[in-house]
Amino acid sequence: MATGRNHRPATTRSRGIPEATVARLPLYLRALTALSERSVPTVSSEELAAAAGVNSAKLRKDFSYLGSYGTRGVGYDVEYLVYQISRELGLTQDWPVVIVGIGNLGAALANYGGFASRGFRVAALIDADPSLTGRLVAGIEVQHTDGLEQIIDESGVSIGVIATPAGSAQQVCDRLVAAGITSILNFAPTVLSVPDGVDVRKVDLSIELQILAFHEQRKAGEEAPEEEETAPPAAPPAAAVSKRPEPGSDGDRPAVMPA
Amino acid sequence: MATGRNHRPATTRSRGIPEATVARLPLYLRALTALSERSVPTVSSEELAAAAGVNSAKLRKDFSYLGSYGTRGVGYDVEYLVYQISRELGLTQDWPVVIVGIGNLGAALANYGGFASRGFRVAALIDADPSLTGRLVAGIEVQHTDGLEQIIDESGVSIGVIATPAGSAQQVCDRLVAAGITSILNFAPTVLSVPDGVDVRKVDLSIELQILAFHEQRKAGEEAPEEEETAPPAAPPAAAVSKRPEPGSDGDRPAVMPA
DNA sequence: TAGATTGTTAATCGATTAACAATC
DNA sequence: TAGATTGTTAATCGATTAACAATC
Repeated sequence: MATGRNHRPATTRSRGIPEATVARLPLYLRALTALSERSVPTVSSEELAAAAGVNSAKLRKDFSYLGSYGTRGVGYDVEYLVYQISRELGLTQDWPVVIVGIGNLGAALANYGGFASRGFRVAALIDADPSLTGRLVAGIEVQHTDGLEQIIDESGVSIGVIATPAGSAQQVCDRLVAAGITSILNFAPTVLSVPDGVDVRKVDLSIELQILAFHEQRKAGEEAPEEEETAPPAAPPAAAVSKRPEPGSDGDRPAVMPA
Repeated sequence: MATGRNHRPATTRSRGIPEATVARLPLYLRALTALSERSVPTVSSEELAAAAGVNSAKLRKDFSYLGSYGTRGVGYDVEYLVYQISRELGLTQDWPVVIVGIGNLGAALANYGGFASRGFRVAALIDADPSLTGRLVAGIEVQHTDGLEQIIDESGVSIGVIATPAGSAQQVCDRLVAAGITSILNFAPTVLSVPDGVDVRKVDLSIELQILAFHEQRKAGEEAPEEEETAPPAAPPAAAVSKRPEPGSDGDRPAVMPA
């Protein structure tokens, strides 16, 4: 079906919200919450877009997927929009979350205030290290991995956070999924494979830094006439040598990584 | 200068690599490093794509922006490609990093192994809390914010990590930028404003969870015929009431957030 | 040579944005 | 009514992907 509803365009209403839009809704919500706390009654797309750091046309387009929640000539009612976005994101209900891997990072996550603030609640902490079992982190008792399935079952969580080392992440993931978890936030630097129907989002510090390094390098090389590498690389491997189609390109194309 | 090189298609070489491609290079690099550790000599786009969790056509297209580093009928030389991607990302050099805000998260980041592993080095830890000054975290002495400018100057860092509370993030950011930092990784849940030429990437746990919640909610409502909210919302604000153009749509459009 | 696999083309899809009619 | 601002259109841009000629 193409449309299906006659009022609000239904296709774009109860489904079909673009991922890019979904990813921005939390940003809008945060800006709106700040306005709400300052008791600002209404806000224009221009103002809100500035606060969220996006283009105002983009914001209006994003909101158009949710419905017509603004008033022409006036703007958006802050409280009303906070509720609508919260509802769209599923934040009007409580989301119990389990954190697996209570190392430095896991503990930091458990203590993170923003966790609890918006409908998320740390329901359980799990770690494979027996010496951690029973210890309190953020006021919650750490439980041993052995009981993972039962813990998930009893606490009714559907969102799992993986903060284990990379080596155990897939195994933990498999167990979480088998136990009924359908959304995973992965902090371990691994690609997780999951069955259809399970959502995985990843947060990867190392990747973010590498992306920054890429741009940083570009900045540094922008003015400098030449951006030659300092350490001269070793000899290229056979396969690499064999494909040098164009002449005069040897100077700046080192071959193999020093280490 | 715009291009400046004459061999490899210069436009796509020293600039013009799409952001989406740049963001995937670290992923490829990680998969390649794993292969390298297993002493695998060559890999096909199909195999590597599977390991990185992407489409093989996409991978080949990505690599085509870097140059012709493969061999038709054979595949890619693992070591050679590791080096080329490392070089492209700027990882053949060392990137000193300063972390500001040594709370739970900052400490976790300082201790994070993946940090050091790929060319990044924690050069300094900074916190505003005087009681932390001089304390060792991950073997590095925490220094007080007062000396921020001098610390940056002396350590020559160009990448800053902000792990402070949201309230101080912009101020810290401003000081980092003024001190010469041009790349920032922001863990504080705020939109940072920076001058042109400064790159900001953000990692936001709360946003990731909200995106998961959105999809989780959709899954839950998929089978159920109606996905009505449990708590009936209070009366809508005036502005909201005024815009209900279409009839028969009241049922599924509650009005105002309870809290 | 025959088989394999890259690098590239071109079609498709999704996201962004300016512009403006609708309308408060 | 006049001014302001939304919601939507349409143009543009960038990213993805299948397909295949080039070529090892």
